[in-house]
Amino acid sequence: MDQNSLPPIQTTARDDAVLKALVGFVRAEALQPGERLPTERILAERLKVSRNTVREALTRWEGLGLVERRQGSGTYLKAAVSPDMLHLPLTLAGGNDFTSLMQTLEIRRALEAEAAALCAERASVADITEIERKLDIMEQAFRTRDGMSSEEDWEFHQAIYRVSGNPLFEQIIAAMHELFHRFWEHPLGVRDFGHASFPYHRTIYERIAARDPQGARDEALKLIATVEDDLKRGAAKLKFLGQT
Amino acid sequence: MDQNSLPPIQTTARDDAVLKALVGFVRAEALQPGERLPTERILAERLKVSRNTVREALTRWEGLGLVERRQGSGTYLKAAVSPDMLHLPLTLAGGNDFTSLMQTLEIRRALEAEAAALCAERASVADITEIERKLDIMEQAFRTRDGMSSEEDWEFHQAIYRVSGNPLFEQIIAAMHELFHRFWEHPLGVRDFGHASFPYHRTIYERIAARDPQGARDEALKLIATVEDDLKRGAAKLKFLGQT
DNA sequence: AGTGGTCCAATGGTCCAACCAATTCCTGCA
DNA sequence: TGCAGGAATTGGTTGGACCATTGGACCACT
Repeated sequence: MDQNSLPPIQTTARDDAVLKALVGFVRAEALQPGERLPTERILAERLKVSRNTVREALTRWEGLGLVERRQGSGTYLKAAVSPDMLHLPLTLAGGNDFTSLMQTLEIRRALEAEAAALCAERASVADITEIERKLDIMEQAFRTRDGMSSEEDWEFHQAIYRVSGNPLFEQIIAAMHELFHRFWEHPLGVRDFGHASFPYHRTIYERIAARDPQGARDEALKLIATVEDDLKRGAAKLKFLGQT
Repeated sequence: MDQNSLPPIQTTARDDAVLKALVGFVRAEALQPGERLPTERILAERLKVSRNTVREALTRWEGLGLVERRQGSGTYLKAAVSPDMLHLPLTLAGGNDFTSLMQTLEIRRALEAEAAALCAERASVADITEIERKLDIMEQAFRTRDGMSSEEDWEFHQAIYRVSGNPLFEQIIAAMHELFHRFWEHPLGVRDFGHASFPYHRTIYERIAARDPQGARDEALKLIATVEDDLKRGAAKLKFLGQT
């Protein structure tokens, strides 16, 4: 007898049900990020559940960054929601800053190379001109502000992820990017961080424009390698100064 | 005047305080993953807070995958905790159609290849014997149950991710894996799904044992390619039957 | 008109005391 | 000895209460 054909009935799934109802509500009302959703008391009354149950559900959403709660004001939507969302709680444990950053770079190396290759395969002519435009903006910013072009740099990469045709690349790498910057903001660190990666942006673009997936992949790998080198230099410097 | 020099003050942080206390408790008691931590009622009494507050804190941990709650049994630790943990809740807007599955495979292809290469670089002798053990278990299960070895197959791959030394590989690929299976479990689909990937498990192992990163990467790519082929065959079949 | 002060209703945060539901364990019967 | 059945335990839910913060309305004074 196949036990799997008898899934356990769902007697208790209150807070999950609340979340599903909330997804429905957000979609029905076409709520945009930033808008306020009903108060906990109203939700509890409408859904015929206790306010505590509503709060547990909202706590889960808050933990996922989907929602923000402000006491005295209300609960606000922070991101778009859809019925079939995949929640991926990444926990980077155990380590000092350096190993954590290297781990994010290992992920980014794999994805960046793949995205560049896919981009070279699939880019239309319009896509290529768009990427070139971002590249020009970045290069100009780099020259005028002497290396401080992180914003324009990031936009160039994002354009590549978008052209790759797979939104997962942008979402995952964006998470890595944020995690990386959360550490790198503080003043300590090598001064000309990122300088070495500069020339590879153009070579990546050239390989994409030439519809050369393998070449684009190789150039992307070189770019990440320069970032890893910078990171190692920064770590060595910190170690030398006796810091953690 | 610099407005940024006046960050908002922090007045209340009850549940955050509870979580910090819990981190301290877990470390003080040296709790290992799988062990049970105190009941909500005891925690509430010891920490001099309401049980609701304890529940909100535990709900957050549960959302992060750090803890698992079993009604009637207790709350169990699921992963190691440390004071300096970085949580990055990533929510992917994934659909359940063919293109979404292909997109998860593109991510998995990139990460699987990188993980296999890193594994080949860093595996110790003990690591290699452990991977070989998982491989033997999987191959035996495959033969005796005629292809139904998804559980053992997955454990083989997980062993590789672990040896790669970067926990992010396992976390991200596990999410892709879950998303994939959430769709593939139901009966429709090609019957011998996964058969074609079977021989490449051993070739991957052989390249890892030979400390050949590039070879391991190539074999991993071949394995994913067979899965992509299976998926395309399944999609064509569904299309032929007039389904979505 | 603008500035600051006071008040008040709305809202999230916390607390309490129950009861429900699933699990675990142990007792007593066969 | 084995096992059926009933506590005891534990997370899940409820309803009600109060606190802390917010933001707007209103007002007095400049």
